[in-house]
Amino acid sequence: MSRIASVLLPLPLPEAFDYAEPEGVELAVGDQVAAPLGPRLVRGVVTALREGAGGNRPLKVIEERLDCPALPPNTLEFVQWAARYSVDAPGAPLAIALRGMRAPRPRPQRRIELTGKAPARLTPARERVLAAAGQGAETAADLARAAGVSAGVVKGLIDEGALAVTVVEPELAFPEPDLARPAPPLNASQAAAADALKTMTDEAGFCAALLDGVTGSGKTEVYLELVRHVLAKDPTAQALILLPEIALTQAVIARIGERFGAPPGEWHSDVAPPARRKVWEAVVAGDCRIVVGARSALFLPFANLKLVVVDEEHDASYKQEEGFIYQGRDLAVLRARIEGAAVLLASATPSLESLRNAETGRYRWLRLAARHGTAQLPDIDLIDLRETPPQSGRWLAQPLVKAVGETLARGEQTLLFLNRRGYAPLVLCRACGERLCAPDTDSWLVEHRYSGRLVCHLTGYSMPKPERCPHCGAKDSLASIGPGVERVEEEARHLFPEARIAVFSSDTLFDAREARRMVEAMERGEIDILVATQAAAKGHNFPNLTLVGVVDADLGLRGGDLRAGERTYQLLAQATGRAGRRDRPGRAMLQTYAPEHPVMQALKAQDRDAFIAAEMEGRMFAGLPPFGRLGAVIVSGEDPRSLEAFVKDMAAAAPNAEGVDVYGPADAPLSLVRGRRRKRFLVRAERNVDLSAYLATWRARVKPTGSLRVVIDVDPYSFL
DNA sequence: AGCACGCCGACT
DNA sequence: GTCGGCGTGCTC
Repeated sequence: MSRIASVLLPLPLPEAFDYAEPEGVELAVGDQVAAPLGPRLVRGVVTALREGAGGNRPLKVIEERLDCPALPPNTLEFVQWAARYSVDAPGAPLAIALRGMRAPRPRPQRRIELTGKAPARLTPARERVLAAAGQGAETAADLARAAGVSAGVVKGLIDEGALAVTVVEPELAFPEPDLARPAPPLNASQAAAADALKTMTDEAGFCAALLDGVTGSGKTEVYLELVRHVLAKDPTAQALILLPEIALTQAVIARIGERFGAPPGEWHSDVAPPARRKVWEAVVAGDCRIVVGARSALFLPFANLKLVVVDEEHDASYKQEEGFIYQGRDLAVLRARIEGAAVLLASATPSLESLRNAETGRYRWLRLAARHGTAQLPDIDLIDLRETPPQSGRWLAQPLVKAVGETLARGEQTLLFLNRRGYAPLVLCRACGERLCAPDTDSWLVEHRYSGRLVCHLTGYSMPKPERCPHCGAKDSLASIGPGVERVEEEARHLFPEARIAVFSSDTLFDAREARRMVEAMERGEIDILVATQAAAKGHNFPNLTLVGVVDADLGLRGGDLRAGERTYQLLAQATGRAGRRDRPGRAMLQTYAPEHPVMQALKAQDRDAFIAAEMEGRMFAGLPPFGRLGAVIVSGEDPRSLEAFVKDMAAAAPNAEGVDVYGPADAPLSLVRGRRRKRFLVRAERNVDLSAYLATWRARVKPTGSLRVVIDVDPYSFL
């Protein structure tokens, strides 16, 4: 009697494949195996085992069980649920879960130490090597480089016995966090929240809470205290702290490590493959009890996950938009449910989804009071650009220019905020009216003067700025339309030639180190005016910053995105929150063409609740999230005719279901990208409808042929 | 995702 | 006349 193993492969296949269990091997669910697939061998995970007599077709036999840890059952279950939720192949999330396994284990390193024995002849080169080796063990190559000699000199000293090679096995476990380490005392509001959370996690398995507190109220200390509590209660418990990718700086990770006297496991795009493997293996073995990571850390194979923290839970970067499309915040709740763990969502400006869950009692709602004496909220003025427009070709209106001048005169700092990279978002030919776009794409090319190039922010295409219009050939006819940060910087330099001005944007800063240097320069007061995109909107504390000018407060409100108001509110609340911390009063000025808009009025009145109430009412009226569900179906193809025909078939194949409306097909807002035309359907469903099941049924009814592709985005955030 | 099979342009 | 471009379709 032989057994059949279902093996899930990390490939976009619709289901697990069946294989025969090899002779003399007893497989178990979760085992990693090498399975033959066509002409090659692929890593896969056993999802089920059953007795079977071969069946109708002869099954291929699993090649071998791989010598690496099995995927824990909860992780496997999570992978399968995540695929179901996102209406994608289960192999897609499995590929993410196995990403830590691709690199080899960190290799044993040969380290070099002084033996104390003097070499027979001491040349200058040898002296330098011995001096450098005095710092302690290092690799041979490092030592030679540090001493400025060739590897041969080091080798000679080893041969003579002056240096010795030792092989150091890489440490695979993470040091145990010190849970008794003294922590900064919590204030009354923090302590009350922490106590409520501790009680909640003590009582229930799965439970969810929203920690809602303004910037500076000390959310981090509260959740770190909860981490401590959960880990102390169960000696094998693990905690996962999720952060938006841009917040995952060494400073934040170091702070968490500091709190527990040991560095946490780190999981984000900058972690090199061998280090990833180390984290992966430690997590699955239970040897790493605290992981700090970006959204993909949700797919790590935790042995005993007991707490998930989603910090800055409103942040749009939790939504993965490419490949396996998912909302990290929602999957964090799903993962916690499967693990019987607690999940804590934290934010100063929570998403409407989480606020709704808090209001209805699905999530425990904890609000933190502002700390005394720290954050003093700035006065917020709206500058009506209809009344005081900037001069033509300028972007700073007179009231803002005046305020910047006054701030400079007082020796204080200004942040000019514009969430737009580059110099100008559009280049237009005055002769023929052509708007310059990337080839086969209908999104505008953005002019960057730093690099002297025109760049497509959607596809990454770039070209030098041409002298002639590529369409009509006219010379010197190209006009730069609209402002980006580089152009605002140019204007600021023109207006305040004596001021020290810098630009903070992802194009002008090459890496995290450079960004950090600029933040430090700002902290030390070496910059008078910082022109910044949202890269600078969060996290930093500039004590001498007293004026925040928002160049285009309406930017996020254009474009008909359902979350535009919410996102604008969150971004502007964060940006204006930069001003006037510590003891100095701050001031924020928002340039707007729509001062009467509820977002602007709520910001001016600093009335979050009023804004939320207005936004909630609008969403409820329209049946949009969080009161209804949305799904997007994007169909793309190279040939417009076959795309048209397929989309028509799809429309006809849409299942009829109670409480579901299907809109479309319509041209996607960017209907041409890299030569592919795109059409989209939008599905709106009542909250009680299983939207994923609906979309899965629909997808199964049609099969795209040729170059046609169907992408399903449950709970879309981008409406491009 | 890879890898093979298959049908149309520039080469020894 | 072939070599090879990548477009299309499978893989238990």
